[in-house]
Amino acid sequence: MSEQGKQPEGYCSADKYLTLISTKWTAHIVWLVGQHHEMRFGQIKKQLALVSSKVLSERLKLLNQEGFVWRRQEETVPLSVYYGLTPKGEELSDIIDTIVKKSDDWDQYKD
Amino acid sequence: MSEQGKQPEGYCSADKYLTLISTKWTAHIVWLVGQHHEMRFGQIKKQLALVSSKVLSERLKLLNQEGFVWRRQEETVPLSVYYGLTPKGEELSDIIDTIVKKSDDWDQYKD
DNA sequence: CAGGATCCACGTGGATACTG
DNA sequence: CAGTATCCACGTGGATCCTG
Repeated sequence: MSEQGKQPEGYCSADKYLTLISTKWTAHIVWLVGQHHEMRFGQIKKQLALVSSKVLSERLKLLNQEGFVWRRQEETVPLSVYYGLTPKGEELSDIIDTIVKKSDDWDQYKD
Repeated sequence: MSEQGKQPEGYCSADKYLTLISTKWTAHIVWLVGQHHEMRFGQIKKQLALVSSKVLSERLKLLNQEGFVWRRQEETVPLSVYYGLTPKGEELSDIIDTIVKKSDDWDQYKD
């Protein structure tokens, strides 16, 4: 931050989060999960049809590591896994929701 | 949107914008330009050292097409090109700035 | 059902050179 | 200076198969 940015990039913790939401699908996931109280893996996958299991699980793991998403596993047979947002995740989801809510306005803009 | 989301993805205009900020570097660029009144190409590139000219010009073109960024070219020798945010761009930049401002708090979270 | 493992195709983006 | 064009390496992600 400072002045003109001495360090080229990765200069502040903000960069970490900007990069996080710039990672394909993370914004979608955080927003989607935020619209529900909790969601199962398959449920998320169904809504984001274009995401493969591999990528979805990678993203959920990343978001979990970064503290935006919690994970609860129930030892049923077959297995049930639930995901939801931590307080931190809800804050991010709310921010993303601002974009979602603005989108209709933005589409009206002539420029 | 609706209920459980009939359309898998691309279901609403919001998706376009979520995808936009999920595109590598766009969030950084919009935020950075928003911190200044206007910036020259080389100036932006200097701050985002890891971005190549190719990608930077692609992203600026994209953001311009989507109406978030304006472009002004002055016919000096050598050429001078300035970029800045449209009202729409400023709104987006402000949203992204919320993330930047939250980042320090988020780093404190223990989870 | 939830997701790890593998293999590989494809597209994104980097390096370089060049132009108005 | 502000890009564009080309060529190509590399990594991301898709498809498939498999397991707790």
